[in-house]
Amino acid sequence: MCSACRIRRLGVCSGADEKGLDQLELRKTYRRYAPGERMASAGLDLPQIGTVLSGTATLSRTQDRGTRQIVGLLQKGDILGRPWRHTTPFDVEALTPVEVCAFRTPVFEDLLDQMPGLRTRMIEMIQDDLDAARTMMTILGRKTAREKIVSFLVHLALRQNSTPERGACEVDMMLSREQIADILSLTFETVSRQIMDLERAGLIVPRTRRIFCIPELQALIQLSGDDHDGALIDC
Amino acid sequence: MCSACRIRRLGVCSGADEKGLDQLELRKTYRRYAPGERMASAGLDLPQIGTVLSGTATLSRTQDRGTRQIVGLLQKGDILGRPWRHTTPFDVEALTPVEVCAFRTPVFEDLLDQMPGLRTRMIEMIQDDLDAARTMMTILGRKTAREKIVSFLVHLALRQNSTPERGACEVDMMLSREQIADILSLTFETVSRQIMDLERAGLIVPRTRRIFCIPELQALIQLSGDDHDGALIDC
DNA sequence: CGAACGCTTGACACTCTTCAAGACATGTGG
DNA sequence: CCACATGTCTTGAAGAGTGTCAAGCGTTCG
Repeated sequence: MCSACRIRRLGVCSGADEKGLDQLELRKTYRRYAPGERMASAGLDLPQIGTVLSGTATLSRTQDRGTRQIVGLLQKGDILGRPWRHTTPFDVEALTPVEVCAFRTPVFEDLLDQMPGLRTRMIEMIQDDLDAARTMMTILGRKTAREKIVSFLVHLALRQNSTPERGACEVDMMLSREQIADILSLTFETVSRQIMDLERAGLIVPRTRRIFCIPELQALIQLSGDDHDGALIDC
Repeated sequence: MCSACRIRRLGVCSGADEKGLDQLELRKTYRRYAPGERMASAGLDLPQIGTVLSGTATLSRTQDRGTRQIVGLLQKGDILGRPWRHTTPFDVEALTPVEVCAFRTPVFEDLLDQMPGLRTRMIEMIQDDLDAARTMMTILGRKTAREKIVSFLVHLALRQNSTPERGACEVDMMLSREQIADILSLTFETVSRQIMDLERAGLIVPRTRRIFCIPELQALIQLSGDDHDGALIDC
């Protein structure tokens, strides 16, 4: 039941009223993807539009030379697919098991036409993605490796700890060194070195390879290179 | 008269029907900005939404340290401002004299609510901006200075010469070395050096400081670093 | 004519990548 | 349980590509 959906207040569908939800109810299909599974390929047809219910997927493009750039992470509530555009310009790949609530593209376009609230919400979400992408542009082009790693850690910390008190907190990077490198446009060696440096400086304390304690979040923020407004890729 | 507007088929308003145009007609205001004029400031209120009629403006953010990243160019047909978001996260600055057809934000939101076609077009345009921004992410992070400059030239060449024959053509970079540097995340010295190198290699032939002949566009495309799909920032 | 601006060029420093090797953890088959 | 393979991560040394700083040239404009 849509009205009891765990992302009811998060996804596009939060723009739908009760009557609209009934419409969605009738047309939706659930899909599951296994870790590593290709959910869509750059340049190819993508005949569905969906909302991520759980799990994480990457949006990326790989160059001829083999370097990869991750341009977005799809998480709970994020949209996969594009209305009125029948191909997708990026590869989409499941990182963890992913559940998607999907509609065939023409069906979803009809729903958008009929439901003003849905369309409004859609505009808001894409706009936020756009802002996040542009913010990433400023990070990729103008920050040092150190600042990139710190910005990434701060972003995750603020996201994962809803209390923005800037004191001690814990952060789970979730991703491998290589995946972080593909997001921040670095090599995995550089990522590893920067993380080690932060450890040796006592700014982060390892719990596991990917989970860290941050004794003083404020100290990290000051190393991040600018006024941290929190909008990194993911939305 | 909207129906005779020079960007009738280009901007958001191309999503409006004849009756809708009458609505727009009643509410629109024209604004002009001089070169160098600040049209909006990051973090501040932006109580209007408009379409650029002529001229060019930059969308950028400047870091504490003084480095600037241009995240988009606003040209004829592009949208300035954001529905349902009352501040803007980037600075907007007129590069040339700019004319804008503007609406107060709440007014434009009402129009979006009433006109499905307008809303559909809005989604398409923001979506295209998002794709362009993400493509720029792959360029900023993963290309060399040479590839960045070449990609930029190729992009402009394809845009300015509607004939995509890949033979000889001419291209006007319009921007100063410094502005190009701010788009591609380089220094203006590096931009200058790369352009000189391309000249010395005979890949481009200067007509003025900012206008070049390209004897063999195909040759440039092969230096650009990947399959060139043309989507750079600007839309 | 001088000032201001945009552009070119050189020398040098430095960050990050590249290439290479090894440590650590986990899982598999004998 | 061990031997081994595999994937992830750390570390080192060397080198390439850009940034930085500095100087000078050409053009435009007052």
